[in-house]
Amino acid sequence: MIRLSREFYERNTILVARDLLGKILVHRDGEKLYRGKIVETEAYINTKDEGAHFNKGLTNRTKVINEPGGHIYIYNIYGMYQLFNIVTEKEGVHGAVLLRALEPLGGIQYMYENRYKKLMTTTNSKELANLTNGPAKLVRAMNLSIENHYGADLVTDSRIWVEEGSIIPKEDIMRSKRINIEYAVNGRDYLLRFFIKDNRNVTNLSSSQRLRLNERGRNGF
DNA sequence: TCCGAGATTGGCT
DNA sequence: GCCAATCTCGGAT
Repeated sequence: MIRLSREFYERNTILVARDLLGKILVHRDGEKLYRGKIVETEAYINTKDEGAHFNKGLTNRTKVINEPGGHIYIYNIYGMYQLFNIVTEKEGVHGAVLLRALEPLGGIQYMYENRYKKLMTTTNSKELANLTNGPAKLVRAMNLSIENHYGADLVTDSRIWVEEGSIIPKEDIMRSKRINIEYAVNGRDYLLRFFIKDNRNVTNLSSSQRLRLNERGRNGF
């Protein structure tokens, strides 16, 4: 296994978001080892991107964005969920990549228990298909949290890192607008969501969300 | 099976 | 008051 280096994360945020596709997020949680292939990401880029939390400068909550690429930015949303981001760019340059979906590779039994609070049965295909196909779902499945992982460094931390994975052919890398940021007038049409074509673990979008992706110009489909 | 509406929930965009 | 989300349930297909 090859852990991704500082140099990987310290690049342009959009390139990091694209290149994270196919890489493996690993969380060693005591005896439990979780592994998931990254299949969907979104880039959040700079002061002109109103979709980015840090577009008006940093707060106590977002201060880790100032750190060198490779640190973990994880935050609350809707009161009840947490979303996992990786800081990008060199120290002092603000950028982050949101992980939106994973393909479960290891520790699947534990992922199931974390998601559904019961022992895994292999008979419920719907539950198995929904383990990590959403940004808050993957945080729950891999037992990640603000409390334990905010500010951790994927380059040096003994519990969590990202490994080299499969190379995704260029023609299988899809690009679209980001999801659910209609409020961001300046930024909502940026094509900063990346995902692996035909991967079953990519987020299920509602028809209204799909419609939104098709508004105001091309969308990568 | 699929789709849409409604409820959920609390920190700080 | 708003939100980078999810689950459930009822009605349509």
